[in-house]
Amino acid sequence: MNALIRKLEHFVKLSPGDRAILTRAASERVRKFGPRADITREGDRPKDVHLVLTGWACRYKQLEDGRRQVVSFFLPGDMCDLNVFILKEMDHSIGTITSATVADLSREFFDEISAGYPRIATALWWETLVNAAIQREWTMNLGQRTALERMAHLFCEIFFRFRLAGFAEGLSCDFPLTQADLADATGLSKVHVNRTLQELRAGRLVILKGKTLTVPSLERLMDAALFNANYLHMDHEGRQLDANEFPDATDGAKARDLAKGY
Amino acid sequence: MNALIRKLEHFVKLSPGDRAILTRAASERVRKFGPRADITREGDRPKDVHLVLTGWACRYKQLEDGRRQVVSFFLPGDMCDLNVFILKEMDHSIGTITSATVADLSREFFDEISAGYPRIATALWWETLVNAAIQREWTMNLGQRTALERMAHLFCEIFFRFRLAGFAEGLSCDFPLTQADLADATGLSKVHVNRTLQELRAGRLVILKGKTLTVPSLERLMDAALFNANYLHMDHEGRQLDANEFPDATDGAKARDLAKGY
DNA sequence: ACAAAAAAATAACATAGGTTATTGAATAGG
DNA sequence: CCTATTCAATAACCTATGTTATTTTTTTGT
Repeated sequence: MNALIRKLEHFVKLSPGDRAILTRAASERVRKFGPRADITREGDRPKDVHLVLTGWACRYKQLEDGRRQVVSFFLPGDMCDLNVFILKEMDHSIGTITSATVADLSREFFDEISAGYPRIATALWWETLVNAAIQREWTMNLGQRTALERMAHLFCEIFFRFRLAGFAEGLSCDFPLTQADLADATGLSKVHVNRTLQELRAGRLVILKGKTLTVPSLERLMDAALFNANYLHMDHEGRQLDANEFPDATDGAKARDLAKGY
Repeated sequence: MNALIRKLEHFVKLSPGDRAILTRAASERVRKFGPRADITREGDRPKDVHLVLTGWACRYKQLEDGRRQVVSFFLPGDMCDLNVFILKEMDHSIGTITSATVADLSREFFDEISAGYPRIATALWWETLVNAAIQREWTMNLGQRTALERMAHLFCEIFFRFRLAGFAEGLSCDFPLTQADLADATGLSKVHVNRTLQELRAGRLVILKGKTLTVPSLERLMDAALFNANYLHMDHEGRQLDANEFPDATDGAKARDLAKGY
């Protein structure tokens, strides 16, 4: 059930205790939102870290004149910036796409993690670094890729991230974004998103029907997008900590070292 | 002298001991680079955190076919992602613009910080969050702003960041970027950068001569850019920790709490 | 099951920004 | 100090993407 755990385990093997505290945190202070609802708004004082449990959400920014840019998507298991609470004001808004459930994680939860759950702390750092890498890739996407490449790239990214969190059965995944959402995320106009989508469909690169995305050949889509998955840092080889090595968070000097923070 | 210290002190008041360890770290393992030299390349294993002491550098990504996007600039006092060492491979390159000196900071240095220098740890978290915010703003910049707004925005950002690090005397600051660099950073062609620059000059929004940027009226430039500085989180009011409150890093339960990590 | 609303598709036309090529002005290096 | 490069400027032309408007299809709420 817990997409966050599944995702983090791609980087670090978690112990039963690790999983328990994550499960607990994801079940306290859960809120439900309808579709197209704001979770926080630019200018608000950040109070909690938001973890998306179900549904899709996004970060977005708006200019005074209304131009809107989606700067990232939150899929189940994704959370907003660690430590946001140290900032005075949000510089962007977070809103739902579909109806969604969100767990609010307190500062205290993170204190607890960094004091006694080194594997989780490491995994959260990994998540932070991956999110930064994704944001950089979006910069590249908007700055250099053509409309077709850009959309293909977004489809690839979502498909990969979905798989990482354990969704995306086979060639298909849930895909509730409207063409207007795609426009806001790719910096294209709605009309051009529509045109480009038709081009992608004509090339059998994606099948987008109902609210489902099907990718007949991920390889061909990746080629069309000039997609290189390295920025998602999904490497299993990279597992730095192993539950067998430190069976318990409270055990051994090495674990304590790792708990020190970062 | 130390731009990093000056920058961090905009968020947290550092103690003499804090300043000392930062100064020490910035003087060990210093490397010099010529202009247009790579500090790390995509695919390399990250080993250290790089702190730019003098000169300008940038992060960039490249597509197979050579299209290049600068995804961020490093000014003196800027450093690359904390904790990069937990990743297996760099997903981008870092290269100099001008000749530059760079200090390499080890994993051990950060362990030391998070164990005994809570104010620095907090300030580095602030820096991490600001960098994430900057990257989001670049996404917005490329996705929604016109060429003129985009360039004006970049000038504003650099001007603000320069001031924060204690450079930028009055209305001017050092500005070694070529039009080709600006093109790579804004996702525009060199020719259009040139055109747009002339438009900015005609409107007396910037004076760019030699390697110096002069902003006759920051207010007017900000208007032209639809620039809102909130994403830089420069608020003094936001200072969370004060050196007077915790004169020594090793002192008191409160400091220890804060040292826990995040 | 139906009406109302939202989303997607299509069309005609407009433009911001890209491309290629050439020339002129600064720098830098020997 | 002179030459070789790099950088900036200008020009003519081109195209990817934006705009506005309308129609068709799908979804949603009752």
